[in-house]
Amino acid sequence: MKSANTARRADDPRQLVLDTVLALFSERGYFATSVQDISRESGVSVGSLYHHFGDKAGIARALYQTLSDRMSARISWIGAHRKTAHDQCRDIVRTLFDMTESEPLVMDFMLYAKHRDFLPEEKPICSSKPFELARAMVAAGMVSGEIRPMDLNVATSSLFGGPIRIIVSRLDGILQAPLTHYFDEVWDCAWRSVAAR
Amino acid sequence: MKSANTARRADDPRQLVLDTVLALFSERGYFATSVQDISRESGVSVGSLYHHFGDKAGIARALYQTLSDRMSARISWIGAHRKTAHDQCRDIVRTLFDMTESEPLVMDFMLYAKHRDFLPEEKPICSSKPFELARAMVAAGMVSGEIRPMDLNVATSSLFGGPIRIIVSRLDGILQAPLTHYFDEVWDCAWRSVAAR
DNA sequence: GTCTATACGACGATAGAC
DNA sequence: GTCTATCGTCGTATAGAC
Repeated sequence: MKSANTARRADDPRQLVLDTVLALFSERGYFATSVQDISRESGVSVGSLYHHFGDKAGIARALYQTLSDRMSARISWIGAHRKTAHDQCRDIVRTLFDMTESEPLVMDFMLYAKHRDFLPEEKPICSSKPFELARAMVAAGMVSGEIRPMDLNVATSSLFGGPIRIIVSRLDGILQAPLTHYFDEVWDCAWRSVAAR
Repeated sequence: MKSANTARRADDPRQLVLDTVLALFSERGYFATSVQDISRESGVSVGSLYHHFGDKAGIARALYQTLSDRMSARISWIGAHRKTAHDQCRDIVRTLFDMTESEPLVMDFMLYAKHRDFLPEEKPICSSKPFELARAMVAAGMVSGEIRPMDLNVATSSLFGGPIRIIVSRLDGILQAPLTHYFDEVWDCAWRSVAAR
């Protein structure tokens, strides 16, 4: 299964390029990465790049789309397999923490893609599909009485704002320990901020 | 007083440039703004720009430094004039909310400057001077018993993470009402997340 | 300190053979 | 679909007069 997947990635030039640019954009930034750089690092020629993605921004768009879909799928799965808003939101935070440790480049790109001057037309992360899914769970929790009645944006921001800041701190190299080490404390704080009692 | 200040800004080419680039960087982004653009909009010649700031990145650095110092001064003032950690942190959040409404460009630049591919060597916002000052107040609150004992990074992130997410939502145009409308609810959630009881 | 004019390089994008 | 070679543009930065 895994080898099939790996082979598929190596054969598919599109996926090969996306894997490459994720690394390049994360370490140098979008504007410091030239199309020639992408061509050289991925082994795909400039002509093919333009054939597949249209223009340079198209590469960034495709990357964002792919990662956004993956994250949405994970959150949807949690929504379907956990009953209470408490459990759903806790598992979302846990998943975000896990992703930060196993794929820091992905988290970094997702958190900051919209604010990095490229992808001008993309909606900010907080109105993106993954965040919308999470917001819906918070709304349900308010209806069920798990979460105190309040503005939905305030509740969602309060619940996930702390965890997100911790993730950013970890990505910035401020926290030395893996995020699992902080999970219980972080989630306890987050849930207290909105819990009904 | 105000006219003197205004005159001073208009006469001082440095300040004139910084006011101009704040607007340009915010609306088009750093890389989409050329040095020629800055020259034209500010009325300062290209030669003078390089004379004063060394290179293009130097302009962004100077802007960040100025705004960071202003914010640090405000937070220091709060630290000196409020006794409890609760009051200090609440007033910090209130000040951040006020700044977001009165100077949205400044808040936008401060929150995202480090992650916008320019200023590569600058430390991330969470290790910057203003954030350090806030962290120290949280630490004091933990010693005094106002805040539950826990990891300092977790406490600071939990306390300010929610408010910061709300600020970002407002800057992104998701929230229609001014932030003062949300302040009480936001602060209530934030404080509950770390309060001793 | 301020200005204009210009050098120089790099970039995104395309053309066109295979 | 893939590739190489090349074009035209625009950017930063500097030179040098005032």
